[in-house]
Amino acid sequence: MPDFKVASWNINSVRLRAPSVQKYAAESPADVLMLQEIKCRNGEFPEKALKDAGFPHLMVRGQKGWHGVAIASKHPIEELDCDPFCRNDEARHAGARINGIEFHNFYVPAGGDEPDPEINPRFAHKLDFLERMTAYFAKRKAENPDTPIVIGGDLNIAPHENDVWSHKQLLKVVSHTPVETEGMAKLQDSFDFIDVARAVYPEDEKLYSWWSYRNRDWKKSNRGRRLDHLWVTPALKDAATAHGRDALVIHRHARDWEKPSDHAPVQLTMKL
DNA sequence: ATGGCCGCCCTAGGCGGA
Repeated sequence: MPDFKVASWNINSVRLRAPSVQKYAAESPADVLMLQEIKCRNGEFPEKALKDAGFPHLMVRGQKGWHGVAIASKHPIEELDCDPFCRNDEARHAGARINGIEFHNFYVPAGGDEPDPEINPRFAHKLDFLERMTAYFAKRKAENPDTPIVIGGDLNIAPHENDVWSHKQLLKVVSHTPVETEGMAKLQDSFDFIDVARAVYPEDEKLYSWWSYRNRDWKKSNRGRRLDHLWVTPALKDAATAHGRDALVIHRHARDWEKPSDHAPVQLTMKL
């Protein structure tokens, strides 16, 4: 029963933080690493750094300056050709089949400041993106509910009360508004996804994966949100929860590295 | 609740992040 590890990290510029990716890969090696906000074109991706870090197989979906996702793998990748989910043609999804499991890496739009789709097109785009994800996975479930799938990435929504530092104060803040958390619940229902973090940690335990750059001391103020997620379909539920609390680790110490990303990596260990 | 800081880009102030 070998372990299979998948990590997700919003790296906030992979060129700037290629050394951090290497450091992370060395100390917490994963079979599959899903990166978001690589912020570069395909040809600018630091392939050598990733290959040297133990990931010979790369799937890069980049664009100039913004967004962009990548999947780095120790095992061969079969790239999936599926719906880009994004009506604005932005690079926000990469899907691949690795070792018989599908991996879907998402960078869901942040949504801007104003949580009203009528006046804020960014927020409308976020909700639209979420609906497209939901429709896609509902269709996939109808085709075969036993498909082993891992989806995750920076979903830019903190769904539960204890996924934010203050539920009350964030109810009108984009990332934790009811229309977003309800939309996320529908996405979860679309394939009966298991939110592994909440499956292995009690619901009253605070869990964050992102802390703003704007706090002088992120650890002291600890005003975080859980925006980064790893979910599995029911076919992988037992494998994904077999290690209990150790199955899902938020590597928050990486938030303290020199020139850090504002997101910590999250890592799932499955007992296949 | 606000503002704080980042990284990007036709390199410098504006944009987007969340």
